[in-house]
Amino acid sequence: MPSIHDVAALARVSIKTVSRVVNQAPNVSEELRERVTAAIRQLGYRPNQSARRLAGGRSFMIAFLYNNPAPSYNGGIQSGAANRCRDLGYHLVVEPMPLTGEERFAILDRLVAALRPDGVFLVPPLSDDAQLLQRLSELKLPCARIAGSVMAESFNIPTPERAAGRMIADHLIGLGHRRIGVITPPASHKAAMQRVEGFRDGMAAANLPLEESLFVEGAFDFESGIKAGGHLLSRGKRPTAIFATNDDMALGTLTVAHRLKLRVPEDLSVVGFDDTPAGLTAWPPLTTVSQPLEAMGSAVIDALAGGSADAPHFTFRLVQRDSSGPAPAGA
Amino acid sequence: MPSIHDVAALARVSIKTVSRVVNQAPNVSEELRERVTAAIRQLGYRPNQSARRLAGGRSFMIAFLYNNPAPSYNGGIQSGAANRCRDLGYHLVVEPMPLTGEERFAILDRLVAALRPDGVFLVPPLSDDAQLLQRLSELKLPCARIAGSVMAESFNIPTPERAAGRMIADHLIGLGHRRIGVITPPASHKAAMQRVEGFRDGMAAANLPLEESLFVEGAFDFESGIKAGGHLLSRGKRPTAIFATNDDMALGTLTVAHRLKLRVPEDLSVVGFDDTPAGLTAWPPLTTVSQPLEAMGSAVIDALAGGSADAPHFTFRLVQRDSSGPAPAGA
DNA sequence: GGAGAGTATGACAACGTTGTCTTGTCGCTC
DNA sequence: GAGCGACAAGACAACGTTGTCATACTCTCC
Repeated sequence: MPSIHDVAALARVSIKTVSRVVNQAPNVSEELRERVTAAIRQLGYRPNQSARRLAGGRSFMIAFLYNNPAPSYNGGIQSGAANRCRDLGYHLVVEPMPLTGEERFAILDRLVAALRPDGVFLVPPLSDDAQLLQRLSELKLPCARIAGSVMAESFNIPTPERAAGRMIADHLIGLGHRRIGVITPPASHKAAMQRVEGFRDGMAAANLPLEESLFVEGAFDFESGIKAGGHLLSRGKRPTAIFATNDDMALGTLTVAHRLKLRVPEDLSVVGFDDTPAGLTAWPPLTTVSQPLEAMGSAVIDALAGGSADAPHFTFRLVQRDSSGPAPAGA
Repeated sequence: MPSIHDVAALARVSIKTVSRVVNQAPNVSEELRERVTAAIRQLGYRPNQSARRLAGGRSFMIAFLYNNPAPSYNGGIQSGAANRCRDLGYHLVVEPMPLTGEERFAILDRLVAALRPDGVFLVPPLSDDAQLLQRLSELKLPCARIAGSVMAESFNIPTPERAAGRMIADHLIGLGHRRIGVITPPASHKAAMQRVEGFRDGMAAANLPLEESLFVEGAFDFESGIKAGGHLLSRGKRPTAIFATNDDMALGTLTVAHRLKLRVPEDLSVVGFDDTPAGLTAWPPLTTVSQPLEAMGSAVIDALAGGSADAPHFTFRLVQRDSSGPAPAGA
């Protein structure tokens, strides 16, 4: 592995000049810059990050803190982030985190002490963990997160959850549905709760009544979708459509519908949220909301590394598939 | 952030002694060891990895090279690996990789030059990329992979793919199936191809004929499952069961069955492979094979970091759900 | 009781960068 | 043409560890 000294020797300059060229620092004559660039190319020189970190203070590492439940969601964001890191000369270190417990802090401390990452990236539901955010701010670590709702000093990339909820309401109302069940997120998931708000907006805009008994809380997993869906569908007067605030719960609802021999979408429309692979491969394919995950991951890295302060704007897209259709005539 | 000097000062020893204690090196008296340990605890000292790397030669970083397609598979392995890294004081740096193209090498070179990882971890289908393995060995990087079939110097953790294929054959034969369609992996995916071999073993053991026209190649994705499944089910005499070599293709088959109004499992049994979340939430829930992903990820890290040379043994488990059942009587 | 073989400890120089400071060398102004 | 400011380039000391070597002390054995 060639070092900066080799480059300096080959280009007949000091190591400091090489450093300047590498870091695109000012005050280097055109001539030397070219000589150095040529030497770098010839030797295939790459700066050693460890040395850089040690001397400089920047580590060119960004920590990605996540919690397991939704691999496709995390995976999409992670890929976007990792690719952007590559462009910017950073690297992404992943760290799975429990949602609760003192252990979180120990993990975080160890990570920070060892790596001194330049930034920390939180994905939901971690992005709503007030204690963790608190600790992060104590450690004075730049931190960016997606869809966080908790107030914090850290940079937060907002997502149009509410608008998307509204979009779903409009979609279902447009199909003639009037009585729509909603499976809400667990109360702790603030960002997703906005989806419900948006849905309420849509109902209000269409002057439709909001029956509170049609709102059932779920836990964001398949099982709770079965339970909540079962609850909604066993009512005397059952809804003609159900909006589940994530795909897993929507799939649970679909399963209940199958068990009850309800036809989807003829008897019941089901809409999810997240556009997971499972929604695409379900029967019938699930109508859902798709998020630009890779772009979101990429934007967070920009915020952390590039320091572009203005929050980007994302649009969520309604993906109409076969699980939603016109409301049954009799309803 | 306390440094090794602070600890040394507090414990009234040299920095070298602190270093020895931290690295569990021999030749430290019990008394000093305790004094140092106490000082470390009191100050909350953690060694700085960048400095360690620079001086030592080890980076305490392991690179995780992956390719996107199956987020739940990668996610499971990644979590297992990251958690084990944490135990061992390592960190996992993720790097998404294209499957083909010169770009791969550029990415790899950059990663290696910048980080000098102590090891590289490849998951399938990257673990079958002969060129990449070649480059890795040129760079003299310890490299471990899961389910690789290509010969290479690198350490390979074998998986009981073949036994699992056999398990599926036995399961279906036990249910009375005689004519079983198989959707095979793309030829390049060597490890998964073993599943087909195992399946053949089972058929042979039961003295059942192998109709080659019942073997159709898929591309490991949902679409190709639809295509291959459709092909198998449009035959005059259609199979009573289909074994798809991964879940995505099995779900495609399920979709075709739904479209053709075939009842699953009454008219057709479908079995997948991988135990993805989508298989669990499908209708009917998919019979499939589950792999201990986290344990596999963890084992690879052990091989890379701990240097435990003997390959661990994993067992794949048949997860019987509702998509497979007794063969129809008339068949 | 003196040689030789451990064991415990520390001094000091790497490791490969970047930050700070110094030294030149221009070109401009009055 | 003296004085000043801007720019170009380099010398040198960090940064926080680990490796190597030197030193001092403690056994053991004949």
